[in-house]
Amino acid sequence: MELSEIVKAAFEKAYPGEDFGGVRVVPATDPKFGDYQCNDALKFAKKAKSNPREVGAKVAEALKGNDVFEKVEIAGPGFLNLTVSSAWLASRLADLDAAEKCGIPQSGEGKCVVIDYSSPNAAKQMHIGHIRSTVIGSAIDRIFRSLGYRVVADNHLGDWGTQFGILIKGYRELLTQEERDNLTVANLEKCYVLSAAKAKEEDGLWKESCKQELVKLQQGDKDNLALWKRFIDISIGEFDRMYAKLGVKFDTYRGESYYNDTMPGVVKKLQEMGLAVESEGALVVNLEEEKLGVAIVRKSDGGYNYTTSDLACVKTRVEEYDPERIIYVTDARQQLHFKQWFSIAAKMGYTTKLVHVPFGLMSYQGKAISTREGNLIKLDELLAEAVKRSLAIVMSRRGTEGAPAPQPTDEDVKLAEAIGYGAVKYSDLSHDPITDIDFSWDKALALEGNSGPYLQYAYARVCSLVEKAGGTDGASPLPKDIGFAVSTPAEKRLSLQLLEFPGAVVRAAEAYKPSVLADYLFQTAQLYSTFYQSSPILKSEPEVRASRLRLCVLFGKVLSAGLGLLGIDTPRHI
RNA sequence: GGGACUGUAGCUCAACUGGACAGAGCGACGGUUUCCUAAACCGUAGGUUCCGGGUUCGAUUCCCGGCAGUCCCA
Repeated sequence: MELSEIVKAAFEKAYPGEDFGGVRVVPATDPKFGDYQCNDALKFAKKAKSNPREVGAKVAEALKGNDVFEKVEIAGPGFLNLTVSSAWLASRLADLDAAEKCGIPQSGEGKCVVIDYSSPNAAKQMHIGHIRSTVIGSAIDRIFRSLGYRVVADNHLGDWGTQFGILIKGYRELLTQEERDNLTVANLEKCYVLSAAKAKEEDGLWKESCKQELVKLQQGDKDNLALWKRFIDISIGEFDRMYAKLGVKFDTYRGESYYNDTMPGVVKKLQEMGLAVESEGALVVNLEEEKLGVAIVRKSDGGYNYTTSDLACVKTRVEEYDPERIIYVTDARQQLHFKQWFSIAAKMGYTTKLVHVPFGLMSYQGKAISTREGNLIKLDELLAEAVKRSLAIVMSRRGTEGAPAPQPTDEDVKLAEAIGYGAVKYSDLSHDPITDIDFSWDKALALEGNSGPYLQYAYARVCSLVEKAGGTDGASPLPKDIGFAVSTPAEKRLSLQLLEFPGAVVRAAEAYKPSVLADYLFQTAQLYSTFYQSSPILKSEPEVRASRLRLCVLFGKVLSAGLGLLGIDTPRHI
């Protein structure tokens, strides 16, 4: 039985007939208060027409004889401080150890969730500004999967729009034959920049010509369509190269173009429902009543915009997957846009829960990241630097003093990749998504302190310990019947913390914040390091040794599961 | 002009949704390797939680009013 249920029962026993719906038992804020605390005596004091300490005393009385608690105290204004018995703790640790998926509740079983993230624009290279949606989205994706949800990860590429007129015109007239034959995203990017510059010329000829190419594309011209398809394929190939490095996988790559045919029907429906009305040649939905302004669903030139394509997209997803919710991971600038079309979708009768997870803007040296500012650091470049820095440390640890530096092996490079990429991902995932980030190399590539490598290092030490004890592959060498016997304060703190893992995963999912999990893992690793430093393990007496080793194995299991949910690799040797 | 988000140690951030003395990392200073991986550990210094009210037994957290920064919309 959960602790909160036990304490709730005690409340009910002390005050029969009262409703104590929300009794919560939480980890103690300070070890000196015990292991857990319940603050609800303070809340229910009024209801019970009594003072909090008296309520606490009656509940404590009702808890007497319960073998879960070794000690129940009332402190301060009426806090209930609970100390659990070592037998209870040992059995809970054994439960966690035996549990599937480290005890993560399968609350999403039978439900589907669509997660829309990363979504870069085609024909452009990914840069540091793309890290956030990709890494945060991917972590939310993994977290929901771990809860048993069926997740459809969709990459809503920017693969349609005016830029393709500019690109097609530029491709035909500004690239060399060689560049056309060996088309890369870098070439496309260059082609776009050159063509867009020419489109700004005074006579407007180039611009007009770009527009015509776009119209031809939209009308299904065979040549332009083939070119467009080629641009998209090359772009996706390049994106996949980045995703492979980051360990990100999508189920579908449905860009904006996928919804072209659905949009007219959506607009028609909006008109039929009386939601969309003509205004200055455009078709708009008035949302003034909700103080959301006006949303354009068809421009005066007949073109559609994001609101329309998002509505078409939600229609398709609902019909195809019938998801319980759809999660959009995009930057915070789009908050108004999402509020607008969520509201329209609700009016159209969609009941699927639509969730916008906004993240803060990334800047560099205080300026927005853009081609114009010339501060666009490519994702590839960042990842290469991450590997370079980690490799330098890996190699410095390999070498013996005075000896010439050894050449890195393939293994060394793989390790440096795991560490470097882990550092990049963790530096983003460890903050609340909403905070703005001013990019700096040192912050993004932190290898010490509260960083990815700190956690990976803790894991490698556990593995090494287990191996020395005779285990393999991070699995315990111990027979299952050796129990947990928690004795020292450091062991106890770590043990209590490990029991919180499933709760941390649930909290991270409910808040759509991987940072909640990252924070939990860091705290856990800190407690482990303290324990590890202060308590001999392999050299202890057999019984203590076995119990401590078992705790280490459990920690390793939790840590690697948690890092896995963040998309961070856990090498066994560092 | 309207709106959203943010404001916590020198810097970067936490604080489990209202709990006890606001915690970490980095940086600074000092200590710990014949001992299970020092990418580690221990200690010291560092705070008017932007300001002012309000609600509450209790506010970094909720409400109102300011101020500052970032961003959206017009």
